[in-house]
Amino acid sequence: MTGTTATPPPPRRGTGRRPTMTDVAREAGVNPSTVSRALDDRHPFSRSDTAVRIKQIAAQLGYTPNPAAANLRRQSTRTIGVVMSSITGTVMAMLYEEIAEACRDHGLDALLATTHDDLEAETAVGRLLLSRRVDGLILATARLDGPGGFLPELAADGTPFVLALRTDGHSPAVLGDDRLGGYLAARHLLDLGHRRIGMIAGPPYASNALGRVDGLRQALTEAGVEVDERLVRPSGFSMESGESTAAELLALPDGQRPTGLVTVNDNTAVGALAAARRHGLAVPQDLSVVGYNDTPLAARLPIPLTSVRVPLREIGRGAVDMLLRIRQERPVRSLVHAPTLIPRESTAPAP
Amino acid sequence: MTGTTATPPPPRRGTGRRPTMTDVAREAGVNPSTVSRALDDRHPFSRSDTAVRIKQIAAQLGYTPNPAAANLRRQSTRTIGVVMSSITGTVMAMLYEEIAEACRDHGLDALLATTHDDLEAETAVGRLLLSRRVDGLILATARLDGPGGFLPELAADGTPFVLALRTDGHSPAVLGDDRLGGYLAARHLLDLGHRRIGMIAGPPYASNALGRVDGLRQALTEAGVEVDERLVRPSGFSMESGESTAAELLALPDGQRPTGLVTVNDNTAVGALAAARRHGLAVPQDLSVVGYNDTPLAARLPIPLTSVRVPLREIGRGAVDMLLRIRQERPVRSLVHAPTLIPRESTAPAP
DNA sequence: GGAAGTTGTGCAATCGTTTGCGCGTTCGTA
DNA sequence: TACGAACGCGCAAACGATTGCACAACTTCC
Repeated sequence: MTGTTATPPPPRRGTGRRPTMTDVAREAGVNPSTVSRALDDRHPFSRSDTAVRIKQIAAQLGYTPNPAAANLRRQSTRTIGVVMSSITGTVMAMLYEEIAEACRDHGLDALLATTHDDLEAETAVGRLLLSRRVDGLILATARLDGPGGFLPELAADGTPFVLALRTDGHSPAVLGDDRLGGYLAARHLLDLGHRRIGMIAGPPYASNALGRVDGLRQALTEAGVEVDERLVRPSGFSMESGESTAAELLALPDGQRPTGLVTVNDNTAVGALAAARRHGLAVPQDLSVVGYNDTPLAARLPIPLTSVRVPLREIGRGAVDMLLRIRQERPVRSLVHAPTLIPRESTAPAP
Repeated sequence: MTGTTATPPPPRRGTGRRPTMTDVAREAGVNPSTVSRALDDRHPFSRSDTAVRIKQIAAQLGYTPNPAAANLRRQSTRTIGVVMSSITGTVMAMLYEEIAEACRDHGLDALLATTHDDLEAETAVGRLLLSRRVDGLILATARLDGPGGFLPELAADGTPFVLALRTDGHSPAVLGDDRLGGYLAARHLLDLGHRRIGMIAGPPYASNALGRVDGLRQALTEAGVEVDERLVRPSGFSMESGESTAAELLALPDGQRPTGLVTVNDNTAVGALAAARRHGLAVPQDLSVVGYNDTPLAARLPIPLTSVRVPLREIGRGAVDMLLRIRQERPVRSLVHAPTLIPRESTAPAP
């Protein structure tokens, strides 16, 4: 949660009912409606003399508006729902924090729901959020496969929503430039002289994974290196998946084994590091690895990881802004934010 | 967010106003109050024939209760506030997910607020949560220092709350048995023949850090090893802090340098691993390291990390249960859950 | 000096539930 | 058979804010 700062008011302690707007009104000798207007900063009247007097009385009474009453009357909760597969991954956690902070700046609350990568749960938690009457949704769980799913339902009843980090190919979205990121990663390895470059490519339903692969392809092609399809392996997003996928790549016979590895995220990179060690390969001497997301962990690994940094802050804030525009029925266009490559010690010239 | 599953209802798409209870009542030819009772599962009437008919009509209308109206009338939001320093750390993220899931099982929502370790922010976000009229608070940010802070304020106006993971020494809390955890970690190293055992001890205001240190002390003392106070160094919880603190310890002259290191969490353990590498020390040959929390990362590090697993699930659920009991004014006692040590490759017999 | 705004405030309806009270039925039991 | 308990359901009053309408008092401008 976030929402507009309610910092000052707590002299009210102990006993008794919470003061209501009517209490403040009585104390100030005005009508409750006047109090309401005095407390509403969008209202010009809220700058008048009476208004500041009312605010002062409200403060010393420890008055705090009852959101339920306001929501009911106003027919809006000033809350947006956030759907993520899990908050346990650092990237999602960071994105969530950015979203939450952006919300607070706009006087909104953020309500989080997780799907644990379950497609059905996606619809379920989405509806759950809607049943809480959120004013809009930010989804970081979009998939490219199938037209089904929850988004059409959303679109159908006109609920404002925006996708973050991943797109379905249609809906308004705020994304990282994954193609560019993949390009930068591959380019970095090419510049270091690598020619057999493998990729732990992530799942095919995730647009961000696909974009990164595309970028890699483009970089290789541009450099006149033919893409060896056996070296581009689908995977999940987890460390386990990274480890097993990397293990497959590293098990290739000597001349075919990649000397450089681009991974779909830092998690799988960590898995790859473990696989390399298991195979008796030294990083970066025998194998270069570049991660993605530049998680705080990347810089602190025993072998600090070269990684592509994604501007999560911009993406989070962008998503909230876009949602607000949509709610006001202003036109929007999907946004793409450029990542940067952070070179560290996990990459070195090709052996 | 979580809360009771609203899975079934979505035939309502497109145009028009959302149906209200009154709509359902009209359709069913009954009074709205009857609908309310029919839909309330705690009410015995909700099992009657009319009730199931009403539910059916509600479902086919796509009716969904308006929480604002219900909250207003009921004077409770069925929402609990969760205060954490940040959701970016894996431990907090996992704890949050457990709390959220436990909430859902009880038909509650969880509203998250983060303090970023800022003492003032703690009060601010706490009040913010209260201004949202949450029914209670779970705080994972408790400190031992000073009687000030937010908790007395909470206690004073009778808001139900429980601490998780850390205690202030007084309030109802659900904790891990940190003393035992520290004991197990130290004991493990002692069993491997280590005698010069250092600790990256975490901050002095955090009860969990302190408990772990105590446990270490107890294990050493029991084993007849005198505690070398220079080897027990306060630190933060971050990788950076772990790295710099470990660096200090490893810079000690040869005979004084610890051969085993207990860390306050996996983060600082990762930092220590980096420091070891920088010092040219091999883990576990020259230095054994045991982490704490058994983050998913621990098992997947290039050198899999021996770590103390904390039952976060039990702690999360326990905290929610306890909060519920408090809200019902039933007596509660603080709870402590035992951790277990997971040995991996970062620990080996003393050199 | 009067018409046309502007500003400040009150009145009352409204948002959609929940729930105490009460009345008419039905049922079990003496 | 009759009497009290239990049940099913309607009525209407909350819960605490927001907001359209109205109107008085004051400006402003010609």
